[in-house]
Amino acid sequence: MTERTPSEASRDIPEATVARLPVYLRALTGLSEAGTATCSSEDLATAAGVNSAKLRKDLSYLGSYGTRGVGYDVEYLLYQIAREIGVTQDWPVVIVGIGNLGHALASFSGFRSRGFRVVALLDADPRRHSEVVAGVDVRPFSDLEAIVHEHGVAIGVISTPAPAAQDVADHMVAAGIRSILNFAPTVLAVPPGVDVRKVDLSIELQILAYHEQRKALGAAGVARSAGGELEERPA
Amino acid sequence: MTERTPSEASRDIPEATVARLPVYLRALTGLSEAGTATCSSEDLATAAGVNSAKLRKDLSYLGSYGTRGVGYDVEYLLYQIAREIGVTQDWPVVIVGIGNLGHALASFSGFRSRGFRVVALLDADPRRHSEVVAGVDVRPFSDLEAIVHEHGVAIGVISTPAPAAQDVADHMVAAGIRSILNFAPTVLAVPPGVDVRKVDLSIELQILAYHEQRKALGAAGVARSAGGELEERPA
DNA sequence: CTCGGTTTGTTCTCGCGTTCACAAACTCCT
DNA sequence: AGGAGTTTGTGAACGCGAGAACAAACCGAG
Repeated sequence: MTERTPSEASRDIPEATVARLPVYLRALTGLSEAGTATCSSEDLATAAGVNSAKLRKDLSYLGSYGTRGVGYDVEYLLYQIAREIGVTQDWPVVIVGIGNLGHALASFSGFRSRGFRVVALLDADPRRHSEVVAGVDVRPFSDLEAIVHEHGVAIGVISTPAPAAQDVADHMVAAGIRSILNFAPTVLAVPPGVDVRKVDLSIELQILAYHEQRKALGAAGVARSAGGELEERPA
Repeated sequence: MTERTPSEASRDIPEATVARLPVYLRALTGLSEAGTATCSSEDLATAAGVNSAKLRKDLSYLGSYGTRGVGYDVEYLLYQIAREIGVTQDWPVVIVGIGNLGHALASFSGFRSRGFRVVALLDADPRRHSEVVAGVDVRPFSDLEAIVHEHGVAIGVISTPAPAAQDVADHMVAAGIRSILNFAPTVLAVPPGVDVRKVDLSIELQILAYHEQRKALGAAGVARSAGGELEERPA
């Protein structure tokens, strides 16, 4: 890694590292609120639930923000990671689909505290347009483009039912949104240059169910294979 | 892979493949509802949003359920994947923390349609105990162990605020739950043998923000670096 | 100033996952 | 029956990420 200014050195950070930076950010926030001034990579790693070597390697992609023999200054590292991710600036966000999940997302305090500002809630159903959720009133979906241009929205959240998601995504892209967080259980087709991240609640549960099933089969199967594997013949 | 019965061949499926099986399952459900009888790996791959080679390799871990020159029988493959994941059986689930997100999760239809049955909603706040959400009434958190034993609950969902999550997880583990889906923004410490999957809404947004920031910097930075990189001196 | 203790940053190796490419196997048409 | 066309299943190459191990650098005591 050649010597560069921080903003230029941040060119190619591995995707796996990017996914962990928010975790480090949250762990550092916890340490900061606990009054910790400095911490070692071991401390931060356990707080973030990762290996310390991995943590150090991740941080090395951002630059050399630690001091050997001492550790990391919590506030300094906090700011550097926040700046790297981009949460030091303000991100206007629109949420489309104000059902149960949309309500929860709109009221979620974790967004606002991280630099994300919900500027509009949109829904196609006119019966919802009278509602006010978390201080923001629900507006018709057709207002999307005007709102995006007015507030410079770059990130859109889709929490509609699955059948409507692709249409919503198309309108978002047409309005200029290039980053979409999709909660609808559908694969979205978007043009290149547009990022889509998908959060699927039932998929997570299914992965757990798979492992749970294996645990149950394993408990029953160990007894079987203890005899079955050592002696190849079925008696 | 030596020849075995399907239930024994399913011993070591890569984790990355397990995470995609639910996606294939959903894509197949869509094809089935559309009346498709058979599909090629290419069809299914595009429906699932992955590479067709990856899809075939993933399916090969389960067994040879396709026919060369023809493709896959949709219903047959649907059942095989469902059985492999374990969604053919019934999974009783408890949800702890009935705030905004807990409400959304309790009403989420995607759970019930995939074999997950919400048997109880728990909350520590007595003011919520009068509520009834999605046909299930909210009960005190202290009922956890009794409910787990009564219904044979193996999977728990945590949607409490962050400070309460570790305590809830401890009680879940003590009650015998071995799989936890955690929506609270905290790293949970659990004994070995217990699986935890974490869903963090603000982390997903932060990852989008990082890429969004890079897009913006790239648009501005290309102009800068076109001059700045060729001439090393700062003027 | 020097030396021991501590912690970071980095190099190296290993394993996993992805992708390409192709042989095997099936269908359909002649 | 045989051959052309199609599609699966898998072997092999490749790239990325995880983890161990170590040199470089910093602090503090004497």
